[in-house]
Parts: sequence; structure tokens; C-alpha cells
Amino acid sequence: MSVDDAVDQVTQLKKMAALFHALADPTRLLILEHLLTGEHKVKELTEHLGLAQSTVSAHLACLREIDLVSVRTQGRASLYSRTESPQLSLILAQAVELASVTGSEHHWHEEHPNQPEEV
Amino acid sequence: MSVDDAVDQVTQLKKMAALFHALADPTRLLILEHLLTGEHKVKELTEHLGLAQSTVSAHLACLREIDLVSVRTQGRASLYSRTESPQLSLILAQAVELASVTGSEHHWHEEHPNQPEEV
DNA sequence: CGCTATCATCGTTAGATGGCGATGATAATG
DNA sequence: CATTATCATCGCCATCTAACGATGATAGCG
Repeated sequence: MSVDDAVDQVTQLKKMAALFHALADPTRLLILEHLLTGEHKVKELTEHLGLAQSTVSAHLACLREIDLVSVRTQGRASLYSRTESPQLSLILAQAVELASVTGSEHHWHEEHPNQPEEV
Repeated sequence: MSVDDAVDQVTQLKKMAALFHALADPTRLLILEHLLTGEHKVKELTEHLGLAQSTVSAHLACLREIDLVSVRTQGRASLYSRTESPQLSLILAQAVELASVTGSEHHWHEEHPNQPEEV
């Protein structure tokens, strides 16, 4: 393995870490789950989460940086929606399974057309 | 949805967040990758990572709490190995793909018998 | 029984982070 | 233009965390 390859690997590991970091927060996971019902305005998310608007905006900015959500401006509102990504859906589905090993599993209503929820 | 279900969902979200948090660090990802070559003593990991022994031990404790690695004591050494988990392997494989979208992809030598690295 | 090697844990420190209110920017409305 | 609604950004604070050195615990060795 050359040195350049090692540098690239570090870069890749950092990217992966950043991705996982974006997912390492219950609030952001809840946002991603809620966005399964379609795009939502920031205010709607704020009411749904019961958090301050600035807090929600910060979480959305975090998700936006990793390109997990997309924004669409309409008038004064910013409509957020999940970015299409089979990889992310798979990651979340597997994480649900791992987290459901113990305790009553709460079904993340993800669209996974292949495997019919075998727990 | 009842209130109890909501509480369970919060619990599940916290578990998922904890899992992702364990993966949200380049050093821990590097440890998991290195453990693909088999079990390793703490000192070996310390030399491989170039970090202090206490630091490595802390990372291993973090991975152990989420049950991503297993320990096997042998003499004075603690042999660490990755816990068997198809879900985790899938998560890491998908994360590699997502992180490889831009830049030269560095192939995480994961054992994924199904899909032959379609980037 | 000393001595060394290996690892876990503790205490500390510098930096990151989630939360909030306040402020600024922008667009619809009158 | 003035006002209001919506959202992003800033500053602040409490908390967390990754890194380290130092210390303690345990197992092999002479």
C-alpha cells in the first residue's frame, strides 16, 4: 500500500465518520423518519419535535452537509425532504435490526421492498 | 400510536444513535477494519494506530459496550475480534459506497459474498 | 516473592456539540 | 413602504469526548 493510498483511506474514514456522526443523534434520526411522510417545512418539524426553531435548523444544516436531505425553497418556507439513497435506507434498516435485538422492536416504516422485516 | 410506543421509539432511537456514535470516529472504524485480519492484542492495535495505549483501550471499551467487538483473555493479553454481525457488515459496506461517491474509492476489504462491489 | 509485561481505569485538558434566545435576511401581505 | 412570517446564522453555555500520562490490577517469569 502506497502512502497516497493511506492518505486516501484516512479521507474515506473521515467521510464515513462524518456520515455516522450525522446519524448519531436521536433528533436527527427522528427528522429522517418523519421525512418519510414527504417534505416538510421547518416550522412543521419544529412543532413535531418540540424543539426551538434554531435547534431544528442546525440539525437540518448538519443533515444537509452530508447530503442526507434536500431543500426546496417555496415562498418564505424551506421544504426539506430526504435525499434518495438506497444505501442510507439499507443502513437505517440494518441499524433498526441491531437496535431491536433487545426490547420491543418499533418498526421504522422504511420502504424496503426486498426483505419483509425478518426479526 | 400510544404513549408507551412513543417511549419505546425514543429508546430505539437512542440505541441507534449510540450505535452510530460508536461508528462516528475514524480511529474506531480503523480498528474495525484492522480486526478483519483476525483477533489482535491491544498492544498490536496500539502500534498499528500510533496512539497511546489508554486511548486505544478507551476506543475498544466503546466498541465493546455496543457489542461490536468481543474480548478473549489469554495470559496477560486481551485478544479483540469483531463480533459476527451481517447487519454491521452491511452498514459498513453501504457507508463505504456513500463515502466513495466522490474521490478515489478505497476498497474496504469486507467479506460481502453477495454484491461484488458495484460502485 | 520480586519483576516485568499487558491492559483497564482515573484525572485532566483542549476542542466539539446540542440546546437556547437574539439577530439578520428574505418573501409574502396590506 | 411597513409589517409579518419563516428560516438561517450568531453568541453563549453546559455537557461531552478524544487524547494523553499516571496509576492500579493481573498474569507470566526468574
